[in-house]
Amino acid sequence: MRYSKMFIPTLKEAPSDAEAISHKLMVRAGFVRQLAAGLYIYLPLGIRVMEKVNRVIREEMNAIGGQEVTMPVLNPAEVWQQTGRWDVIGDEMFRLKDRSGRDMCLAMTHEETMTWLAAHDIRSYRELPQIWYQLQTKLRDEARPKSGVLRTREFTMKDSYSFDKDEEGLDKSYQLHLEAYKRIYSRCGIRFSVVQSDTGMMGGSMAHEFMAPSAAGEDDVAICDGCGYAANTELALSVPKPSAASNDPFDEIATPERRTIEEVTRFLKVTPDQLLKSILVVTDNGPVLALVRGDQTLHEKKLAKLIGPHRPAQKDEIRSALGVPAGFIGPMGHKLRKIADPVLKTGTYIAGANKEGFHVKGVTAAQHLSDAEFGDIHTAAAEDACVHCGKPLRIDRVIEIGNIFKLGTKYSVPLKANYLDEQGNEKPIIMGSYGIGPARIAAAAVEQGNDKDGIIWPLSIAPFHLLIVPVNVNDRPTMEAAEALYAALEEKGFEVLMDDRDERAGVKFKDADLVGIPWRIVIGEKNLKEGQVEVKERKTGKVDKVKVAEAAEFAAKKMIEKD
RNA sequence: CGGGGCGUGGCGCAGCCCGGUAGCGCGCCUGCUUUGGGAGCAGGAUGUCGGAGGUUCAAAUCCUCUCGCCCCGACCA
Repeated sequence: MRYSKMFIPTLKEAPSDAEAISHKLMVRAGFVRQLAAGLYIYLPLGIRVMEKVNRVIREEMNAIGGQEVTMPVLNPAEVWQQTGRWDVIGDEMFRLKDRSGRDMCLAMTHEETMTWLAAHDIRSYRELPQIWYQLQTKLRDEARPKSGVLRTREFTMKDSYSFDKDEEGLDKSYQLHLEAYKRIYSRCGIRFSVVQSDTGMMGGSMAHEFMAPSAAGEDDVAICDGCGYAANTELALSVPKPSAASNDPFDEIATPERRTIEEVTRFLKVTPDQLLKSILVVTDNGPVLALVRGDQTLHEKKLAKLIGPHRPAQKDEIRSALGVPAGFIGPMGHKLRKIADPVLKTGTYIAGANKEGFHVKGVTAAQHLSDAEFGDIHTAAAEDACVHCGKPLRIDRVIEIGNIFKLGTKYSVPLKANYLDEQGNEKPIIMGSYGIGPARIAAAAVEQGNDKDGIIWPLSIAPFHLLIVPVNVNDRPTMEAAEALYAALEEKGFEVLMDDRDERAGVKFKDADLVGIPWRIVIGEKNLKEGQVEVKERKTGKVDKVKVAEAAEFAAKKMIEKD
């Protein structure tokens, strides 16, 4: 491909509204353009990357017996009503009516339609198992599109669905996907980890997420380097460090105007782990008091699993529920439901006194939390101990690049996706669902592969394998060498871009670094007179001067070696 | 949905507080010079100042409403 024939609008400056590195670079290097919030145009270079990623995904899906199908993006309301999600899902789903007034929606995922298909066309255990997948556009009216291509309202997703006759079959399908996904991310050159995840509203019994470490991520995972335990902090278990010992007898202490953990610790000259933090939340059944240690953070999703949907209480709600202003509330002297983190079972704490301007010390679970329910509600923190091996945990910020769920019969039952078993009994098909966001793979690759000059693509998903830069396109020997190299490398099956623009060398080099093609051959007049060209690796910046005649062979060897 | 910020030429920004001729850098066009890390000089084009209404002799600037975009949080099936 000739650079001059390709639309690659690079920018010297990053758009002012970009925050994430991948967002800035993908815009600057001419891969994408934003049309509106959460809606992106993929430019020629961007498409090449996406297609590379998609090809890897298809190959690995096909390798585990996946069969590609396409599903309508426009869906009738009925299937979604049958599973109940028409009502469960809120504004996140785009809805519309067709000309005759029928309710329709734009599919945000395809459990319903895939299961519909299975319900209609799978009848016997002889037809199982099946793995069907699609690689298509999905639409979600995201509350907050962000970080460039990472969270958009319209995006491509590979989702596959497994259909098995029993749990054992599901285990197998699940495992096949787990392994296929690992291969996909490895082949795409992404650093990632596999973590246990919350099954959330998808239902089901087991779920894992595939996470690529990056500052632009939206999730946190706890990882134990000791035993390999890895989980989303939404459910990660951890053993907090023991708190500082104290044998204070129970007593009231005046803490005028000291409300926050920080104010109280400074005032009393204690550490946060000697405090008991009380957080009032409001549920449909009234207020609930959540208790964690002062150095811990309440995890709302963990709490939600115990008490259902809730939100933090407003200041006036705190006053009406407990009769004191925020900052002095505590676990004692009232009949509110209390959920306490297990770490509080031991130790002696300082807590709010439920009396304005006062705290109490000497609080122990045995004496003061007898009516509390205990449940893990703290957020796993770095340096907490692993529950399995005791080694310290590490917390990584990550981009979710894929997930796998065991769905069970959540969709097959309402949609009547049944089969007849060997005995002629009708049974619901056991399902799994498995998703990958190709754009997130691309963005994660940029997040993980860049320097001050631009993107550094992994060879496997780079828009081109190699860039040829004839420094002076008006010099005949230069161009002859460039054309010969170009032909030779294409002949070997490599994807080559040739910067044939009549631009100054500096401009071409800057663009080359920005766009991030992994290998570059520079043909300059001076070197050429000595019969040499430069082969440069984008990642390391390492330059090899080689003979013109051997350049194609040399570069080819390098690319294969390093892949 | 709650909190915050920003909309001025293609891009990045200044001007707004304190109303009075719309400006800078980059890019773009022409010419000459230059030619291995985003060239120099000279000349040139490009603006309903997001939109609507109001105040005023006069509004990019002040007021009201509205739309869009970004960030933090909530949400993320």
